[in-house]
Amino acid sequence: MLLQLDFGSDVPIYMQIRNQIVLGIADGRLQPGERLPTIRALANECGVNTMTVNKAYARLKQEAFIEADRRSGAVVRMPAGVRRAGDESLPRRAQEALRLAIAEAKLAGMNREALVELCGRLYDEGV
Amino acid sequence: MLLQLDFGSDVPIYMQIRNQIVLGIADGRLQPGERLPTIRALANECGVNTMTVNKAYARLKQEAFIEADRRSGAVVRMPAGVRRAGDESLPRRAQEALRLAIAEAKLAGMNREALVELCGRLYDEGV
Amino acid sequence: MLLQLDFGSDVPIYMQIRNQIVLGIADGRLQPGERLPTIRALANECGVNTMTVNKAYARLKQEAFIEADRRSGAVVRMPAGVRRAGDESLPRRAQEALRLAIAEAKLAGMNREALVELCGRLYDEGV
Amino acid sequence: MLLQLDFGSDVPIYMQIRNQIVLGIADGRLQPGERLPTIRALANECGVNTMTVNKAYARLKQEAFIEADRRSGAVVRMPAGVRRAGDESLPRRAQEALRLAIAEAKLAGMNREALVELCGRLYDEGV
DNA sequence: GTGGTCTAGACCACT
DNA sequence: GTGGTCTAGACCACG
Repeated sequence: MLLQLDFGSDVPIYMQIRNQIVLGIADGRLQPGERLPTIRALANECGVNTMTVNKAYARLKQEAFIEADRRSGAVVRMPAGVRRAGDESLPRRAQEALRLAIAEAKLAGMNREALVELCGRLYDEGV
Repeated sequence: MLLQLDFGSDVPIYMQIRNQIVLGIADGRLQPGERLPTIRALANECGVNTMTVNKAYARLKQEAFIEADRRSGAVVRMPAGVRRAGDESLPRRAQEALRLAIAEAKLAGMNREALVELCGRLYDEGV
Repeated sequence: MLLQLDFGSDVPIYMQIRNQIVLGIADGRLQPGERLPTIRALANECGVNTMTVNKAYARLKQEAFIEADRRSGAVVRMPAGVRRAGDESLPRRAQEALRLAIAEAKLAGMNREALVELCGRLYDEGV
Repeated sequence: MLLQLDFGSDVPIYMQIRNQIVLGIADGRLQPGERLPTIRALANECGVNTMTVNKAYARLKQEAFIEADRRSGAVVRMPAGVRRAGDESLPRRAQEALRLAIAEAKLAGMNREALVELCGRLYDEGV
C-alpha cells in the first residue's frame, strides 16, 4: 500500500498517515493480522522523519486500530478488537465530521437521494 | 444562534466558528439573507479575539457561504448562490472527510443499514 | 511546584513529569483552573527538551487531567471534568498497579492493618 | 499457573512475567518451596524467548523472591526469607507505585471509603 | 532489528 | 508568545 501525502496541507503529516491507514483497514487493502511496514521503512518510503511515522503509529495504537508488538513491529488488529478500547471520544469526532460533511454536501446542492447513495457507495468500497 | 466553542480542541477556533455557521445555514437556523452578527459582537459574545472571527468570516466569504455587504455587515447568501450542480461539485475536502468518517464508522462496527440511516437523518435534520 | 526527575530511571522522563503533575493535582499543590508552566519554561527549568515536556502534556491532556487551551497554555481541569474522557484503560492500569504494589507490600511482611492504614494515609495526604 | 502476557503492552514482557509470579506468590497460587518451571519450559509455554524468561528469573532472584537451586531449578523462597520488618521496609518503588495509583483513583472520583475497602480486598485476595 | 525515547533546533498556525 | 509539528541524528531496552 502506497501512501500519498500532501505536504503543505493543513492536516499534519502524521495525521495523514494515520488516516490513510485507517482507510486501508476499512477498505480491506490492509488485512487484520497483516504487518505494517516498520517505522523506519515507512519513513524512508514517504520521505519523512521516523518521529512523524512514530507519532502516527502511536495514535493508531492508542485508538486500537493496530497493535505494536514489541517483537514483530506493528500489526493490524482483528476487527473484533477495533471496538474502541482507547479513545471514547472518537466516535463523537467521527459523527461530528459526518454531520459537517453532510451539511456541506447539502449546501453544495446534493439532494437526499444522491447523498445517501454516495454514503452507501463509500461504505461498500472495498468491502 | 449561539456558538458553542471548544477551546482546547485541536480544531482551530476560527474553523469551529466557520463550521458552526455552515451547520446553521444547512439546518435552517440561519436563513438566506439573514444578517450575521458583527465581527465585534460575535467576538465579544464568544470571548475570542476579533481577528479570530474575522478569519472565520473571511473564509466563509471565500467559500461563498456569506456575502460581505459594506453597509449591513455579513449576510447569508441566497441558496442559489451556494448551489452548484450534482455530485461532482462536492468539495474534495468534504468528500474526503465523508470517506474517512464512514471508514471509522465501519471500523467501529456500524453496519451499512445503520450508517445509511444515520446519514439520511443527519441530512434531514433541520431541513 | 518543583519537579524532581530521576534521569537514569527506567521510567521515561516524560512519564515522570506526567506522574508528578498527577500527584500534584491529587494532593492539592496544583489547583483546578491553575495554569501550568509553559512547555518551554518547564523544559528549561527541568533541563530537558521541549519535546519531552510536550509529550507529558499531550498525555495529560489525552487523559483529561489538563486542558491545553490554545490561548493561555495548559490549565488543570476541574475535578468534575477529570472523569476519564480520553482513556478508558487507565482505571484498569491503576488497579493493576495497585494490586501489584499491595502484593509486594504483603510479601514485604506488611500486615493487613498496616497496609490499610498506609493506603488511607496516602489518600488523605494533601486533601 | 498460567501466565497471561500482553504483548504490545508498554510493560516489558520479562517484567510482566516477574510481576505475575510475584502476584502468584502473594495470593498463594505459588507455594514456598514450590518449583518454578524451567526457563526453557516457561519460554516454550508462553511463546517467548528464553532470554526473556531468564531475565525475569534473574530479577526475581535478585529481589529474593526465588532461589536458584542448581539441581532443581528455581524454587519459591520461604516466606521467612522474603519477610522483613514493618512499614519501613516497603520497597521505595512499590510505595511510589502505591502513591501514584491511589492518586489516580482519587482523581477518578473514588472516595476514601471505597479505596480503603478496595485495598483491603486486594490484600485479602488469595490469602 | 524493532519500537521507544531523547536532543537541539527550527518553523508555523493560532490567539 | 503559545502549543503543535517536523527534522536529523542519536542512544537504549527489548526480543
